[in-house]
Amino acid sequence: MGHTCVTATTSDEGAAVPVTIRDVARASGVHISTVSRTFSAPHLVNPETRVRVLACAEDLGYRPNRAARALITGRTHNIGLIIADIANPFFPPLIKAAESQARHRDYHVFVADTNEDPTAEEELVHALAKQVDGVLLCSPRMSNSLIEQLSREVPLVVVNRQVTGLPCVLMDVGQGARSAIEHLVGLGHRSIALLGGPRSSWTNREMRRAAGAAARAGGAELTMLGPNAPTEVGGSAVAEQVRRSGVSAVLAYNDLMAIGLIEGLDALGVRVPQEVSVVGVDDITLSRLTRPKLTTVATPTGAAGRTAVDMLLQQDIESPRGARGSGAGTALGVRRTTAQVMLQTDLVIRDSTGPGPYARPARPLAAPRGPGPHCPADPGIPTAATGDAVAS
Amino acid sequence: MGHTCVTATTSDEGAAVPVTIRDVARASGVHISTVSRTFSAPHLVNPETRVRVLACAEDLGYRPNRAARALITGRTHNIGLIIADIANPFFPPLIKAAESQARHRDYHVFVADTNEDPTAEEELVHALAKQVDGVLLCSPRMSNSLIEQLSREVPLVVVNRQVTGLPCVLMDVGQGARSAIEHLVGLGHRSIALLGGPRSSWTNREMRRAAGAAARAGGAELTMLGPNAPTEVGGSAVAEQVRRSGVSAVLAYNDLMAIGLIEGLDALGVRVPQEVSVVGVDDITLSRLTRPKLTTVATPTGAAGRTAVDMLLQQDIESPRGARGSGAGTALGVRRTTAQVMLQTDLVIRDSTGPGPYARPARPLAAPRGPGPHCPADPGIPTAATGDAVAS
DNA sequence: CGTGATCCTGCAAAGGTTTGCAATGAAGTA
DNA sequence: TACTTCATTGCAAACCTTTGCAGGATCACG
Repeated sequence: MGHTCVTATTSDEGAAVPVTIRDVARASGVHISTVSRTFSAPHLVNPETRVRVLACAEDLGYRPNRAARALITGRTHNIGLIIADIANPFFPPLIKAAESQARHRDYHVFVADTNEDPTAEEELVHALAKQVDGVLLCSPRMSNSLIEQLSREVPLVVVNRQVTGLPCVLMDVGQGARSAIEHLVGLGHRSIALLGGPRSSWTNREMRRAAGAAARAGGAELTMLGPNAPTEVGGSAVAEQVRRSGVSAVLAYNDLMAIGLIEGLDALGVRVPQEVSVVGVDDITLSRLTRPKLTTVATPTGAAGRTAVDMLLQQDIESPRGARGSGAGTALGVRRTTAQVMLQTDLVIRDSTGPGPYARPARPLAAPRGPGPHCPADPGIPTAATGDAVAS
Repeated sequence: MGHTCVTATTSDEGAAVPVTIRDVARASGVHISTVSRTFSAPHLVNPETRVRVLACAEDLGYRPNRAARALITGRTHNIGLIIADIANPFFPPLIKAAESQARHRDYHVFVADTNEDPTAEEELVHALAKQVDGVLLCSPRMSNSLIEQLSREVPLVVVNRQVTGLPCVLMDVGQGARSAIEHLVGLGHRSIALLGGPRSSWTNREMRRAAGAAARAGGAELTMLGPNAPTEVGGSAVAEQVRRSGVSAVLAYNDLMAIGLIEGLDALGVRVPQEVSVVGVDDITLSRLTRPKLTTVATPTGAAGRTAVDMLLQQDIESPRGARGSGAGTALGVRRTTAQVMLQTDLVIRDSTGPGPYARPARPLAAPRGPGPHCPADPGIPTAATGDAVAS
């Protein structure tokens, strides 16, 4: 497979000499419990002793074994983050926000990718269950009932999915879809397609619902296309279908699909936005880099990550699992407050949407920007003057 | 922060009833050791007993506590994957490949992001050390000596960095940079800039070295610009500097910077590739989506992920850490074979490079591209006829 | 001097699992 | 029948840490 082995040596490396609390105790002449307290409850140990112990620990390179600690405290100070597809640029900002928020609270985040596979999702929750204090489930693809069931195994916070009885962080894609449709209708489009995403996606259902209602209200016809893979290839694959359908505008499940679709249409010789307008969802960085720049519904991914971590930790603190009392907890039931947070979305108008067949004719040359509210304008940097000026 | 609290209820949820090996033992009327063996050494237990135990386990919803198991076996069946920046599209393919490879071997992967911060890197290795069997360090930003030191705490495999004595997976960016420079020189460029990445990046040093040599060999002048942040903003930030420097071609540290640079040049009214040619490194998906499509050095990210996991697991199997013998291992030293693998890179020529000031005049319309050996080829869509036709 | 109170420290159990060793019983061999 | 072998299971220690409890020392106060 095109690789060349440059070197291959066998060396005597100092093995990982695992230094435990016992070694430190021996070295500093105190009992192991004192060493333990030096780290987990310093105020309980004599300052002199403390410095001695710390010195020895430093000397020996001792580091508390978090796994062993977790075994008895029931808290690992880790949180799991399960993601449908790391390659989707929608997620990295969420991941980073979650990580930074977690770090502030002295938690570490373990990310895992499921490849949009519900089975992998379930398996990962199980694998993570005992190694983390809670799991953030982002855009899950499994069923609500399975999620509820898993939530009895490990505290869960769900992102981009509404599960009653569980803490959820939602983005108002309904509102977003509505704005998008209204925007398109306002531009004079009356025949619009909705490019659906994965069938099991909550976001997908919400968008269909809201977009349908908005189209009806605006007197436009909405064609549902899908389900499709929420990727560029998923988008470009339906280009032909879009063209045949004769719609003048498309709202895609996400930016990746929108971009793929534009590519596909381009390949078919269909120009965007002159012949077909395209709107995405997410506002990933990429949507500002493609040509035409993508009109899209911006979702607050960073805020979602932060909020989710907060909700998880809050819930966690209230109910420390695996308490010392051991077996006593039989079906005791823990009071758990579950909140659902809805984050706002915003329509960002760029260059992939333009006037449709029913646009009111432009006034000769009054407004610097024709009839259609927006012409490519191509705000390489400044932009600003974009989103307003909608006619009709 | 623009969010609306939709619901907030307090409910009685069945708490996580932790069912242990003991519960299963009680239920099936055998000793816990038999239950343990049922899972970890099935051939040692009577088939009849086995099915009974399994039935009870299934019934109670028992799952082995991996943390506890790890405590005694010394193997967690997890591997850690430390990444400089998840938002860089270079990494997801690597992550996915590593995950899939690990899954085949019954391992799980925990990904962590360091935000290009060496301190975070070190801290993460420590945090992961006892919870994983080994760590993949991707594009590390810390010093070699620190890496060596950390490798005594937990088995390490380093990607995109050469550390003597440690297993490394490298990509031949030297060869890649050479090809890129040769390509540019062949196109008639004599004044080329190298857009450097992070100072502490091995890749960065390799590129400088190889590009410098290739430029000298080709009679071109190479200007070093940087270090810069390996991101789009890092790229667009130096656009002005590039213009002032008067070079006719640029080799960027990675695709993200190349794309940012093109954006920045575009904003300054400098056209690519007509006035300046740009080459990136990585061949991320995005490089096929921007206009012009990016000429770039493709790196085998998937192969790197797979190889790294293989190397780690192989090394791990040879030397199971924390063996039962406890204290006996004092400075015993474990024979550890360390190989270094070099993966090939490939220059992919697209539309962001074109003839330079010293190009041999194109024959009227014979070859689609001037002097350069390669024509767009461009598997993407048509478009093809883009970058050429430049006179002079 | 007696009585608490306060600080510090040690003891030992606990957490869930694995595993070397020994015990049991049955089957096979001489 | 006596002895060996084998399969199956139980026992208990070990992994590393935390933590309730109790003991010892010191000190202040009455």
